[in-house]
Amino acid sequence: MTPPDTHIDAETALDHAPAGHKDELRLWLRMLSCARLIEAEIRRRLRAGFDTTLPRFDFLAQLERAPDGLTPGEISRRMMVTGGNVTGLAARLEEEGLIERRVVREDRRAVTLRLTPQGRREFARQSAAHEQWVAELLKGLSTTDRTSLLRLLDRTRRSVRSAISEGEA
Amino acid sequence: MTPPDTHIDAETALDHAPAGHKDELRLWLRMLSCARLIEAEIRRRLRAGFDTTLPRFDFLAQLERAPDGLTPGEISRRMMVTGGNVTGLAARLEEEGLIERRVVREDRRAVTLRLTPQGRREFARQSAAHEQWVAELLKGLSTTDRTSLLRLLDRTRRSVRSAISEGEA
DNA sequence: CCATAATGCTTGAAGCCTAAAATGTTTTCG
DNA sequence: CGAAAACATTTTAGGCTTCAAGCATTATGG
Repeated sequence: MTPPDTHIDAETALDHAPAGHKDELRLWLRMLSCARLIEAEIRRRLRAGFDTTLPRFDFLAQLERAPDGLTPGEISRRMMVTGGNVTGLAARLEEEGLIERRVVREDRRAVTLRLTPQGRREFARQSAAHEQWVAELLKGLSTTDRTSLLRLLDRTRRSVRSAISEGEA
Repeated sequence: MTPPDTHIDAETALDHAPAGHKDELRLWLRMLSCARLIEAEIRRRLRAGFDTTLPRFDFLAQLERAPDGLTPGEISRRMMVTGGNVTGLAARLEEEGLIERRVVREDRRAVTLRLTPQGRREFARQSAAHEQWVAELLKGLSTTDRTSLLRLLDRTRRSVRSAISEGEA
């Protein structure tokens, strides 16, 4: 089956709160549907245009920014995914010749992963297209809108982080 | 391995644009990191508190809103996932006794899925907690912030939708 | 009528993701 | 020194997700 094309609005679809803190829920559901919409479109285009996936793309992006390579653990932290996940992704990307692994002299537990020249070329193509796509999808927002949104999302993130760390304490 | 707790900011981590439409990219990366942060926390709590997952929760939420039940195809459209996905989720939820399937008299291809009494009880518990969690995570935002954010996200969604439908045309 | 298309759902293969256990290595400290 | 703790990575088992192919049923049009 292909992804459904008769979209019922995801916010409406997911809405299921009877009463109470309804405003916050509404906000969260809207943010979620918005992010999922963009993310799904980018995944679609990555697949159609480059036969790749978002996790692979993000993985390469990490390595692009680190010319000396990164350890799996470091990538795991930066991508906010588990270590086992990185192992699998790295295996496939290595298989495809986009990254290479190198043993670390001073710590035999660790390895570093880095882009191959082919991986670097490939990522450059993907990255350029990706940037275009995002610009295209968000072109309906004014400069003011973008600035406000950026600031509000920052506040949101801070709110969430502080709520999480309070809970842990 | 447990999820990484030393978070490097996801926006910083994913940022990889050299130049050009950098503003839009920055905005998208921030929205993504924000949504993922919240979503990850909710998944964590659903697992810890109810030993369930977000897809399961969303699935039950759909059925809660439809007392007469829904067909897999309808759920697939509402959840914006593929049909095969629904089949698997439904199988597990039925196995757990939270939903039941019923053949449709007038169309023998179709089935309807509906909550069992147990499923309804269970979802009620989960839903109440979920609403609390979201309120807690977003409590750092003022009423004004929430209103603005809601409006800006709506504009964003419209921008994305129109960009997507233009591309299809 | 009946062949064909469309529809509703399931299956299978492959990738993504997590939690937990296992393996090998380095560090700590008594 | 040597045992125990900490660390880096991989493995394993299981759930989530997609795409593509397949099966059964219903609708359509010559």
